[in-house]
Amino acid sequence: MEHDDARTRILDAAEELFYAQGVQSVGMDAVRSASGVTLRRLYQYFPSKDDLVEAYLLRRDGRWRAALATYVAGAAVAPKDQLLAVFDWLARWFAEPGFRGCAFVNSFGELGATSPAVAAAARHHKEEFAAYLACLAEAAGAPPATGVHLTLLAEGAITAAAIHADPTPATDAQQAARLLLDATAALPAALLRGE
Amino acid sequence: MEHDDARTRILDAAEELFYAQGVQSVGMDAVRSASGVTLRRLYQYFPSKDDLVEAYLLRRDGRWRAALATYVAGAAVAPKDQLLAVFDWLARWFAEPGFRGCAFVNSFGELGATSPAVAAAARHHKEEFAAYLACLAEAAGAPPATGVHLTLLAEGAITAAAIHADPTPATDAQQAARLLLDATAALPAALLRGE
DNA sequence: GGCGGGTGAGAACGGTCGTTCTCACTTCCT
DNA sequence: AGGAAGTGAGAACGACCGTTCTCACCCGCC
Repeated sequence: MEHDDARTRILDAAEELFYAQGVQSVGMDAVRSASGVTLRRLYQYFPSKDDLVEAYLLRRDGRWRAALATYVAGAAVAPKDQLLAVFDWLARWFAEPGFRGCAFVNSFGELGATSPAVAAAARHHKEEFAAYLACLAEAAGAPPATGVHLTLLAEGAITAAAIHADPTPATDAQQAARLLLDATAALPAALLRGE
Repeated sequence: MEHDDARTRILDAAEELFYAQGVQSVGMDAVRSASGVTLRRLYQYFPSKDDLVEAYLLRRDGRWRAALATYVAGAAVAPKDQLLAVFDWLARWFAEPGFRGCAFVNSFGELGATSPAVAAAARHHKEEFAAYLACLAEAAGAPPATGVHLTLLAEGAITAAAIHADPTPATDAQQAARLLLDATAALPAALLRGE
């Protein structure tokens, strides 16, 4: 399968470059030389840069969410602990060398106004992430709003960690998540619906 | 003072274009024609595009934080209510036409890896915002961690509202903030330090 | 053995962008 | 009145980027 091999090498190079430097700062020629593929082949697999960007985002979305789910599933069995494990995973991610925030938020800021495909990819990624947390929250017996709250905390932690180049927002968010989980567990559900 | 007038017109045009379309998507010529100024004058006030971008971010930072502080100061007197009013202000901001998320997060994603000035501006903006919330939290008698938690909620709400083009994250975040404020008010402070 | 179709390497093209230059014109000082 | 200095409008320049084209080369098939 050298067909898929070249495609993978292209996407690997594109992902590394696009994520590290931003999409618009990376030319197709940089992707070509980083992937060791000829320019003709590059355009054979991805007829335009937009196609490459979209494929980059799509693949990263799947990989990112799979890595999170795998970690969480292996870290805890109680749903509440799984919710907290999400923030452990974030902490590890933030500490990785080259961490530069959420690729989808970055791409959205760069191209969201111009490219509907990028905007849709970002929206889809965030929707899936929110749905995952909502699912964990439901399994934990927490009210649906709690899933939303934890999603916002995680989102904020990602942005804060990126801009400050510091992984501590993950533990801050986890602390807040713990408080929210305890608070909503102790509170009557009606209080969350009304106001 | 037509000196400052031209400068203001340039910055107004730059802010509108940069925020709406992203920095790299907007050429100096677009700023020129939108501001009605000649290209020579443009480069007279801002010797390079980097200078213009930096001035855009600096001015927006001041204006944004001043608008927030003004609203909050006028909306409530009790510090706890002021903390909650922050999210009311966010809701209004999110609902404005043309809202496209945080200019600093967007610029950071686009240029943070390339331009130290942009990265520093984003960091400064977020630090000041966090300091403001920390100040309100302290005035409300909440533990310092609560300021951090609310900052993360606000940050997450901004990103979520931008990507989903929907202002409801502001009320979601406000609901979570209310829970956190109530929870930490009822809890012994030692529990927040320990774990 | 020759030949057509695909491949590699890179030059070439059209467009854009940041920045500077030209040049005619005005204005203001002496 | 005359010239120096600055201005407006836009052309020009050099670099880059996305995309396509050229051309020599190689492979499998009649």
